[in-house]
Amino acid sequence: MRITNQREIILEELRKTKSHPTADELFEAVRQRLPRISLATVYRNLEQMSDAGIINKIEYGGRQKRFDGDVSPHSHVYCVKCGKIADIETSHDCDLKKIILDTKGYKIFGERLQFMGLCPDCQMEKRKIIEK
Amino acid sequence: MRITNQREIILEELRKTKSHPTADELFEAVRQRLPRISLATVYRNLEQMSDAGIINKIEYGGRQKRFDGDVSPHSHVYCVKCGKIADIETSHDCDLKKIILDTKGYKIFGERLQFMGLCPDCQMEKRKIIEK
DNA sequence: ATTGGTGCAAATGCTTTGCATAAAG
DNA sequence: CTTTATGCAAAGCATTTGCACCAAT
Repeated sequence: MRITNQREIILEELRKTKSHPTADELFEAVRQRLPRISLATVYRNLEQMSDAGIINKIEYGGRQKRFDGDVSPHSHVYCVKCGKIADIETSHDCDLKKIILDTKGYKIFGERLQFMGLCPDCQMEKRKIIEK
Repeated sequence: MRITNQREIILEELRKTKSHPTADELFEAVRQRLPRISLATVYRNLEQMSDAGIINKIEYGGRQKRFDGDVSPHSHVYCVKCGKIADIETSHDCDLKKIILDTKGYKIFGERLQFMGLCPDCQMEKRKIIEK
């Protein structure tokens, strides 16, 4: 992954904000500094950087994905009406009840625990590929 | 919300499976019983029923949304490769560490806690509407 | 020099919508 | 009867991709 001007500025702008912007919001911010950048470049870079674990892709309710420059372990509160997202500090061994008390003024309807991983079938497939 | 044949069969088919199907997967299943149903009807009904809290909309990594006929409080493991989703029993006061040990054979990379609610701005807006 | 990245425009693909018709209450 | 739902086709919209050109290593 080469260090291009576009990539650096996209990352800078993403790290600068706590608003969990969408690709096009970030595009607008980056465009102030790189007027000739294209939206496709923003998408491509966000995809690559999230695959590389440099940034986080957040997929909640809305149609658009959101991005987060903060990759430290933390969780989010999502507004079901406007789609806004705020941070919540969490860790493996914290108590869910306590978290619910501290939700940045959000009125909470429900919570969901999401685990990301590989299902048994896909683990097997991976093994096959490695063994070849 | 009227009780139509389409709506009933969509709900039946969704409740019949634990596979967390996408709209088009459900469309295929429903089509076996109602050959003239349209995909738009499936989308419209899934949207309405999830708004009404009768079913759950699941929005993880893939491009397609998935649906769950089980609205009891539980969480999911999501396969980052094939998009398959499995259930995990969770409740407000359970220990995250314990859950991680029981993830249906999935190899877990990370977990995320998602809270759904209304942000302070949207709570205020709602109040305004009510007061009018 | 080579490989990966960019900009542009066009294509994709899931989802939503407009509209005339049909069914529910 | 009135209103809501349906089917179909068309539109929407976020995201992705093909391609020629450019820049990083």
